[in-house]
Amino acid sequence: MASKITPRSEDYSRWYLDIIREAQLAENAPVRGCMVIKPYGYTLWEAVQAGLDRRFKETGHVNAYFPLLIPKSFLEKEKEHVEGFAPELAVVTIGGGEQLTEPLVVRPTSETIIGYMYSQWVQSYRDLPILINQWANVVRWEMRTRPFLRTLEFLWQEGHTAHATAEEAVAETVQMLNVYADFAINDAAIPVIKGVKSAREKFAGAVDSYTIEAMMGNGWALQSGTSHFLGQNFAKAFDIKFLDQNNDTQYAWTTSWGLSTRMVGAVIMAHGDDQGLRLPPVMAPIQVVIVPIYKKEEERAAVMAQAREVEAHLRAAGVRVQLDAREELTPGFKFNDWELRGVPVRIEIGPKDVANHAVVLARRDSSRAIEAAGGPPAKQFGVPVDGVAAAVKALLVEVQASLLAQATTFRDANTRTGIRSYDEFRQVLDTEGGFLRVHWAGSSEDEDRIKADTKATIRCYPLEAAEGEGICFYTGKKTERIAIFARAY
RNA sequence: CGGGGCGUAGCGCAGGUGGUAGCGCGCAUGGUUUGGGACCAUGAGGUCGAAGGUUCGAAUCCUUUCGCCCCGACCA
Repeated sequence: MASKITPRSEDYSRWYLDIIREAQLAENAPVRGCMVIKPYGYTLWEAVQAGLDRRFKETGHVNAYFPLLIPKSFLEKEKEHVEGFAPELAVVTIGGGEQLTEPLVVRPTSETIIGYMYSQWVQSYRDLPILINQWANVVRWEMRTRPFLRTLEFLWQEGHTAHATAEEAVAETVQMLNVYADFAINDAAIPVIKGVKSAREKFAGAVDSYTIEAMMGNGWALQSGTSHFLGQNFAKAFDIKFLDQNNDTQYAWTTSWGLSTRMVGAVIMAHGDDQGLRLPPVMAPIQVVIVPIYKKEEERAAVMAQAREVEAHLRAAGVRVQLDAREELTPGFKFNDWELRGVPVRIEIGPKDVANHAVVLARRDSSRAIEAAGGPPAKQFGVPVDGVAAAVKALLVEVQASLLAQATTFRDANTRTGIRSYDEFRQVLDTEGGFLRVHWAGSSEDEDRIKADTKATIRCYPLEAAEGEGICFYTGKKTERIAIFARAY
């Protein structure tokens, strides 16, 4: 039977688009570069929201909402910011049929409008810190788009905080980077690398940008979340001032941090295989699907009765379970369909299982091939119905850990070290790809040249770099600085 | 914005020397099936992207226009 999914080895980009279509995550909208997020895809986004929002609240943040439309002049108050975002702004010039006296931009990000509001809210050091997050949509008029990875409009959260001291703001920036990494690793099962952006790659208007970088299934990098230390740049542009304990006027120190629907793309590309999605159980909209199997009518009744019994056990245990009772489809079709949609665990119940009051458990993160190669058994037979909830919950934990382990093994196997020359760098990039972890003492101009030659960019300077001093592959200078180069989305 | 391609049924496509539209999948109904993507039969579904022109007659030829996709430049 011909697959609906282009194999990754044949065309990774088509594979990605096939998965999104066949798993019913999203569709292109009538407007170029915009997408409709369908219920199954949106539920994944809701899992991102739930995982992050809980962590934001645990770290003392509250949610609020700022408006979509921003006076154009606001963007122009911070020089780097406007230079960075001007090319991709959508601007409203007509409202209610009248030409507007001042054009309004559709927010590409909200530092400016929020900075303006904070300037009104902050008078005293006692008003600080302000720790606010908003869940919102933003618009950036990108030339080339891809579902979830880069769309004209996207959903995200953006945190904006203001602090009395630089130290506190830096600590906040790092804390939120750690929150993102914790979410990525423990919820999305993606082993991200925490690091600092190079001057070329940092956020327009930031002093420092921190990032979590993930490796996709083709070895490319995906910037999956960023946390920015903005220094006093926006405080000065928007006049966020306060009186300290000594009655001296001080500018506040601000941060911003964001993570978007791009994370859904990261989950697809970090875990998916040629059969389709593989979703981490923590995020999966459906954790367990039950597929009933029967031939005769009397078998159907018994099988369905046991299927409902199992469904009830699992639901009572807090498992997100769905019984696939569609009568017009064969079990084989359903197996493929749910594998395509990435459901972590499948339960099969047929007449043989009814006879034993048992079920068959199948896990999405394994397969006959993986099992043959020493991996976990793809199917467990004869799991008693009485213990099914405990068995399934244990299996979900195992699958979650297994996906993280597989992604980590893949990332490490595709991280190249020991590169000593630019020639070697180019050769390794072309033949093997992946992350190139190198000593780096080059300038921003050097970085530009490498990008022009190879399309690889500095993804980050990793925070945890224990290599010690070495020789920069490009300049030949001695340095302790480590950079990770890769091609990126 | 530069280069290329494409707009015909829900989706994917064929038709193109002008004569009033077809295939696959999907969909509906009935029957037989169902432990790895079932099969048969019957049926529904189309202002051929839009506008103008040529013609007795245009999906087809001409002109204009709109949109989308891919590659590049650009970018979270």
